[in-house]
Amino acid sequence: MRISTTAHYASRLLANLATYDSDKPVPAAVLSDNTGISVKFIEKIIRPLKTAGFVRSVRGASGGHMLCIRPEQVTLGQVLRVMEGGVQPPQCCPDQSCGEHDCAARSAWNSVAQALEQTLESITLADLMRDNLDRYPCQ
Amino acid sequence: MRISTTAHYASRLLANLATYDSDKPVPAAVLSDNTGISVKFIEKIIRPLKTAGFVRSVRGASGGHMLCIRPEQVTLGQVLRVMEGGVQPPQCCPDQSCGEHDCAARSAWNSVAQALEQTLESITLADLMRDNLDRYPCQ
DNA sequence: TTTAATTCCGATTAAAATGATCTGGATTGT
DNA sequence: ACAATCCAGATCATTTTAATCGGAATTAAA
Repeated sequence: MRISTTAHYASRLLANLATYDSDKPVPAAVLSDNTGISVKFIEKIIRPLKTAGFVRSVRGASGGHMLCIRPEQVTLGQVLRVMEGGVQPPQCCPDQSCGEHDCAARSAWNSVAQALEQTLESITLADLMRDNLDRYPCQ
Repeated sequence: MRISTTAHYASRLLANLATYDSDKPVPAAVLSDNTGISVKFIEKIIRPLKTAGFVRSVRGASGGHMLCIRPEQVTLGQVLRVMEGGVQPPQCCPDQSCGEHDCAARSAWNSVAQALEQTLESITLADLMRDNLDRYPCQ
């Protein structure tokens, strides 16, 4: 079972963006240099983050992206919901036949999902920024 | 982000198997009837469970599968490790460049993985068996 | 001893999710 | 006007996941 990578990308991006002034647009090219993620891919993953209101962008020459929330206020859970609609527990039965019942298997896996969400809710962007970005470029 | 479905299948299978005498082989066809999972697919997902020592099988006519551990002794975490090698946190950097550093982003995601594993460790097969199987066939 | 029931195993296929790029349009400071 | 930049949708490529297939090996029972 893998922990989401797109949410991971998004959080790295946001954390990197957070190291800049929030009123001076940072071009995607710069974020790309910092993170190693291609400009095109950054453009893609930044879309939902804009829709969610985490990022604001200005177009045209000397445009770019700005974080418009404080890092301590964004949790990994929020990022994950924005990027992939949160944590999806498995369908219990192949044919959905258990949806109506009080099925122990289903509720067990639901509680796993819930616990995971809770953990994700306890970590903010600020937690991802503790290191020096020059020395530890992977944020 | 999706919660593992193969581990879910495996746990359903084991929980169903646990409702039978552990010294009388249950054919895959019966498990298939109970769970709605095809015989062939059951054969496949039961392989690693045998290797792990959770299940024992006898071949030939009137053969089948038997659970050879007690349901309270098998956690979802164990099942998941057997089926897919546990919880994999995301690679921090695309080029692995952060593997050596003390990277906050990496350790944050590692702690998510760890918390998830801990939750999985707290749920056993027995927890998946609380309901009546006739009324709630999806286990 | 034949037959039918069954597990076993590797290969293969099918479907879905993920990761990433492409192409071109729209906007805007210089 | 021009160059820098974001924007949006389509497309491609890769990997993962889900599931099936075909046939060999085993064994109880007829």
